[in-house]
Amino acid sequence: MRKPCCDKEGTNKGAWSKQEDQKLVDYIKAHGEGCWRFLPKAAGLHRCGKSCRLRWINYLRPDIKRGNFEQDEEDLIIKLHALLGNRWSLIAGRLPGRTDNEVKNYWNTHIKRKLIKMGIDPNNHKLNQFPPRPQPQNVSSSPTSKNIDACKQKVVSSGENDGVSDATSSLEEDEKSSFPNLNLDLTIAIPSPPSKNIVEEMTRINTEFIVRSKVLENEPTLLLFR
DNA sequence: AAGTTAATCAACCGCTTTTTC
DNA sequence: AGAAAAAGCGGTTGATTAACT
Repeated sequence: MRKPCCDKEGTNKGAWSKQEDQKLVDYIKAHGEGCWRFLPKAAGLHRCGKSCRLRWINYLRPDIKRGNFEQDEEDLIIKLHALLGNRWSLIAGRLPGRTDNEVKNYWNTHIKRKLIKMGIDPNNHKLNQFPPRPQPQNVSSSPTSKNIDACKQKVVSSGENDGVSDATSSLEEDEKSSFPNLNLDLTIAIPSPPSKNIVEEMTRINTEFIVRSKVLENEPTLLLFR
């Protein structure tokens, strides 16, 4: 029913050249974002609008923060993922200068593997039934590793690693005592003024958490927040 | 030095949601 | 109210680079 947006003959694909980048930047500087459908033609680019939007958002935007993720960013991603799941744009929205694509890639290539290594299921942040044996040497030198290890110990010792777990239960009452060094504000720096939609979405999610917390009151609590 | 494997990340694809008419 | 268009999102792919044998 609907035509694909990128089926035009002669549309470039693959990596962007410097010239293409420059054209896109120049055009957006002059005319602002939006109307991605018509932007390529107006900017003299042989790309589909979607591709232009992605290139701008993920790479060319001036406020993009490039380079390695800092430890507090990683902590925050783990926490937010536990709360929000794979909602990368929402998670990225709480990390100033980071894009959803970048956060998603970092999760899949670094954090996910790290959690698995620690015997934590990255999907639900629960301790697996048969976690890998701990390494004899001290492999957990980073603050995150320490926090998660401490977390694991707590879960194991309290015998709460079975059954259904959820991000929403017992979050507020436990997180402060469990992670004294963690940024609990769910922000690193003051984010750029949130749009109305983001505020509404976060409000909606918070409400959802509260409701779900009530339902799950008696169930074992999310590993990371115990 | 050459070949192979693993890791990384930019970009694409298809689907969903939102907006417009 | 509903259809079409546009925008947004998340999963996946593939090219490139690094590490290893």
